[in-house]
Amino acid sequence: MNDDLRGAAIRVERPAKTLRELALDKVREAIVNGYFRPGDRLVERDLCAQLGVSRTIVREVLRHLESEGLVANLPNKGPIVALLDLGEAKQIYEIRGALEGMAARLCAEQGNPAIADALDKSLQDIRNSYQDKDMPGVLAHTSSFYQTLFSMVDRHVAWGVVNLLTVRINHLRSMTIKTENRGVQGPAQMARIVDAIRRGDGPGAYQAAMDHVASAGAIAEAVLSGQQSID
Amino acid sequence: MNDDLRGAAIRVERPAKTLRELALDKVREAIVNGYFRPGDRLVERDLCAQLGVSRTIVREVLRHLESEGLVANLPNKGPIVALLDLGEAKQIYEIRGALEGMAARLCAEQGNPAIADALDKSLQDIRNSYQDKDMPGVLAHTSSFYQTLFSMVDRHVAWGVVNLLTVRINHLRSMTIKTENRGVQGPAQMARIVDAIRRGDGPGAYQAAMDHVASAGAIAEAVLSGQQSID
DNA sequence: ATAAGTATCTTGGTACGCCATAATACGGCT
DNA sequence: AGCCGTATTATGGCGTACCAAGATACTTAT
Repeated sequence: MNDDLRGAAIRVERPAKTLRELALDKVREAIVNGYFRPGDRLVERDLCAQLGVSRTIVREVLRHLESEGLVANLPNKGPIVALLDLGEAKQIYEIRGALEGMAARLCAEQGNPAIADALDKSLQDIRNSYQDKDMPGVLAHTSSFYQTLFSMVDRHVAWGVVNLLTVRINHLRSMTIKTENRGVQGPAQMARIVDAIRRGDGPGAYQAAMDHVASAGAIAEAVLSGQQSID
Repeated sequence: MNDDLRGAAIRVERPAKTLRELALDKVREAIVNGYFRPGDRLVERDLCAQLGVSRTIVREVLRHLESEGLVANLPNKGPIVALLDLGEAKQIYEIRGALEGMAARLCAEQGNPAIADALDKSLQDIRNSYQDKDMPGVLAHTSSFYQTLFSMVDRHVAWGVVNLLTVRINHLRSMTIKTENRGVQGPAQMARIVDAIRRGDGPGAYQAAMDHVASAGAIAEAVLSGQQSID
């Protein structure tokens, strides 16, 4: 295994990114950070022009995003940015609660102090970003917090699921974290998770993770139902 | 709303299936039931010939399956049927346990007798299929059992996740159900789920669902690690 | 003013061609 | 005989052009 790591360290980091992957990331990012709004039509040829790639690529990208749930395809009308309804958002928060709770419990049961330390580090990054009012930073570090949670117990499949679901509610996330008090309450709740993990308290970690997602979900629900009249 | 339903009832059920969707289903099915084996190369131009569609379609299909995790893309070599390693399979069973447990708990808390009745119906179908040694039927009705579990509490997102993960372990499923005793033990465990739901026992339903998946996972693990030397 | 017909937009789908790269086969050189 | 460099092949990545059909917007004729 040491050999493996050494081999991996030496391996040349070639870009290897195919044009399609580049385009995929671009479009996904454009949707996630609101350049394309929910309901917007995604006209293939327009995207070709904007991305500077051929229709072949654009079509593959749209299919991919469709299967991720970020794009919906209206029959005979074409792809649009998927609309997020309240019920679906609540379900996504619920699933995240179940999986993040599971990961937190496993972390606690692992009994490895390095886990809590790594999480604390991410948590501090989050606090700093809040202080700097760097909202993209908050999101990125929150993501990294949870990635740590999953990867420390080798649950990359669950992490993949959470990640997949999370992009679909990304614009909600960016609204919840701007909520009054969230800059204090959020990190505090995450600290509870870390504490429980450090104590080796599995059920406590599970509950703390569930609570954190639940409160984020509640804020999102308020935001979304308040906004519904606007859309 | 009554008007809506009436309108929907009248609506002509057109096939509407696009060629791409047809091809997608065909290839997915071919992978799932073993026509293409894990590790097999999926040569685009060959698939074109076999499916009778253009390369554009084939590529879109491959991308879609790639994002489903059924197909892996080796850089500079092309797509192959994804290999399933033991760790990943265990993670998938674990996630299913968490989500199916959640759904079972929600069903129990719903307190609607119709739920248990519908589940019993699926369960009886499973028993019959076992008796007829109709293994594809067992799989189909098991799937329908769980679909009921999720749809009765309107958790179609979670159902989608479970479904997505399940196709990746489909060949494992078809091996576990053939295991000695599984024809008795499996339905018995599922009956425990239904009973707990009928009693309105949320935690009991959760635990019963977890147990069922866990035992399926254990069998799969045995099968997979025994088989590893063969592959 | 309205209904019918028409043009346009856009996707679904096909065919073909080009290039880059990896693997393999081949042929010449020592 | 064995090795090395080159030609060929297989295949994916990507682009372009084209057609059919459904949806929509627009005109026009009555």
